Amino acid sequence: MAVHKKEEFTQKEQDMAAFAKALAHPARIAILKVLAQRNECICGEIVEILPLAQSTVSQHLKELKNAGLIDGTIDGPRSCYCINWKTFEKFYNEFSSLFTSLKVKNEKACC
Amino acid sequence: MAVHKKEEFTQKEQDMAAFAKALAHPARIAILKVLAQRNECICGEIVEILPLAQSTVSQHLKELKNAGLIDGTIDGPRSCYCINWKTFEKFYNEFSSLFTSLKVKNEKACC
DNA sequence: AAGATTCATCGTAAAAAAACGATTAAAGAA
DNA sequence: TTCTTTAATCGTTTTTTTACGATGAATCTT
Repeated sequence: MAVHKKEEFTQKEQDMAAFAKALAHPARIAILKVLAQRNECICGEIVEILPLAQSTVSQHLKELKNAGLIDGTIDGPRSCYCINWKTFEKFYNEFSSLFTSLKVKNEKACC
Repeated sequence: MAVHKKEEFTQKEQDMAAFAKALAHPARIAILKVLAQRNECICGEIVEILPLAQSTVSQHLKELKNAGLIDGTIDGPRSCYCINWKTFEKFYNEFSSLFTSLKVKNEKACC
C-alpha cells in the first residue's frame, strides 16, 4: 500500500503544498536568504556558507529550481543561481490569499 | 550518512521550515480549509471529506497539532479540532516578513 | 596538452513521511 | 451491562527525503 493520493486534491491545494514543501527545509530557507542578500547570483559560495556537503547543496538547489523558486544559469565552470521573483511572488500571493480567506470566515475562537 | 543536520541552522530557519513542512501536504491544506469553513470544530467529518482513511487523517491532524497550527479537544467519543489562529498568524507574519526582507534587498533581476 | 576547479549526477544508506488495516480505549446508546 | 460509535494508536509497507562520497563533464589555468 502506501500509495500517494496527492492527485485527489484540488490543483490549488497541490500547488500550495508543493510550494510549502520547497520551503520545508532550513537549508532551502537559508539558500534563499543567501541568494537575496547578494544581489548577484551565487553558486559554490552557498556550499561554503551551509553546513552541508557540495552534493547535498546541489540537491537542494535542484529542488528549489524544480519548484520554480530559483533560476540557474551556467557561467563557465560555475553555476549562477538567483531567486525567480515572478514565481516566488505568485506563490506568496496565493498563500496570502489562502490565509486571508481562511481567516475571514473564522474570526472567533472555537473549541 | 543520512544524519539530519537541521540543528545546524538558525532557530528561525528551523521554525519557518517546520511551519512550511506542516503545510507541505495537500491533505493538511484541505484540513485547514475545512476547519476554517465550518466555524465550529470538526472531527470525523474531515474523514468524510478527504479521500483518505481514518487513520491517515488522524495522522495528519496530529502533525498539524504538533506544529501548533490546530488545537484539539475531546468531546465525548469524538474529537473537535480548530485552527490555532495565534500560532498560525505568528508563522504567517514571520513568513511575510521573511518574504519582504528577501525582496527588499533584491529588486532587480540577476542571472 | 595537462592539471585544476566547479558543480551536477550517480549510487547508496539511513531516516522520515504517507498510507492503510487492525486494534484499542473511551464514551454513548440499548 | 452489553453493543456501537468515534477516533487515537500500533504495526507494517512503500515511497520520499536527506545526506554523503565518488564519479564525470565542462571549463578554466598553466
